[in-house]
Amino acid sequence: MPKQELVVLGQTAAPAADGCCPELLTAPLAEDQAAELAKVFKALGDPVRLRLLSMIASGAGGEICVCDLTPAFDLSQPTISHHLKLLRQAGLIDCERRGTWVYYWLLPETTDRLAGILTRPGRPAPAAPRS
Amino acid sequence: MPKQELVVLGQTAAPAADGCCPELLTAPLAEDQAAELAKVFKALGDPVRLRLLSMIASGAGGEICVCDLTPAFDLSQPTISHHLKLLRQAGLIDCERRGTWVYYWLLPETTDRLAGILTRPGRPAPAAPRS
DNA sequence: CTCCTGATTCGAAGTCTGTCTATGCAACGT
DNA sequence: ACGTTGCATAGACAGACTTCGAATCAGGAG
Repeated sequence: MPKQELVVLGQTAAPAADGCCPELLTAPLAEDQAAELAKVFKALGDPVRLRLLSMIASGAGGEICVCDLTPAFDLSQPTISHHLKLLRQAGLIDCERRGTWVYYWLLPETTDRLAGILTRPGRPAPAAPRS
Repeated sequence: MPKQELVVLGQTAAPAADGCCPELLTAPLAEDQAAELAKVFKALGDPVRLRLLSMIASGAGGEICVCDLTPAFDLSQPTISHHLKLLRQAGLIDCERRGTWVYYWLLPETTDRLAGILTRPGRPAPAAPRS
């Protein structure tokens, strides 16, 4: 059921491809790059999705079952499923069915990418949250 | 005309205040923190606003005049003004009137904050775009 | 095979967003 | 004082987003 991500941000591991890392803070963003980036940020622009992503990223073993996600919200199960789908289409998470349950995990390449885009060149390292 | 930011993210320079840095990737996000974070990400979730922010951040002298921003888009001047207002309310930029023209500049604390939130603890430093 | 549970998909309210035109306000020049 | 230019605000409207209940699909158990 995965295999439908939008493959945004061109996260193809190539160190410096052609249309490589969009530069948000140092050069004017091209129109198409802005459109792709906006999809990811829009996916993060909802409190429910942020909490979902947070729960997924901090889940034991790096993954979590939908059945553990749903009861944490005052929302119907289809609504949670919808938000998970949007996060998946943004390339932020992926999932796999294992028997009865579906497990989700974070795709760190995308968050790393965003962090890099939001980092000013002069900066040594943005203070990661103290674990 | 500034002075109406939402003061999101509690960017009060305190190194480790009480509800300090929300941990997106290492611990489940609290509801109110998720709501505040979502406002900022939502402001970034539009291609026009991303390009505006990019142009502002990369402007000569760290600032740029609205009159240089508006003609770069196929949008009406009030629409640009509207997007700038949203970016301002998200705490991403600020502005000042100097004579006839209004100048905007980036508030790096907010983007730094977001970069930190999106950075995994194990990570040394997200690759900042090569200047 | 049939039933039950977990999860996604579908269709339909209700609300929010992005955009426009029209208007208002501030600063400058004549 | 008056008109012009630059920018912000107000109101209106189409399209998108969020949410729900109902229906559907996938696995496991009896």
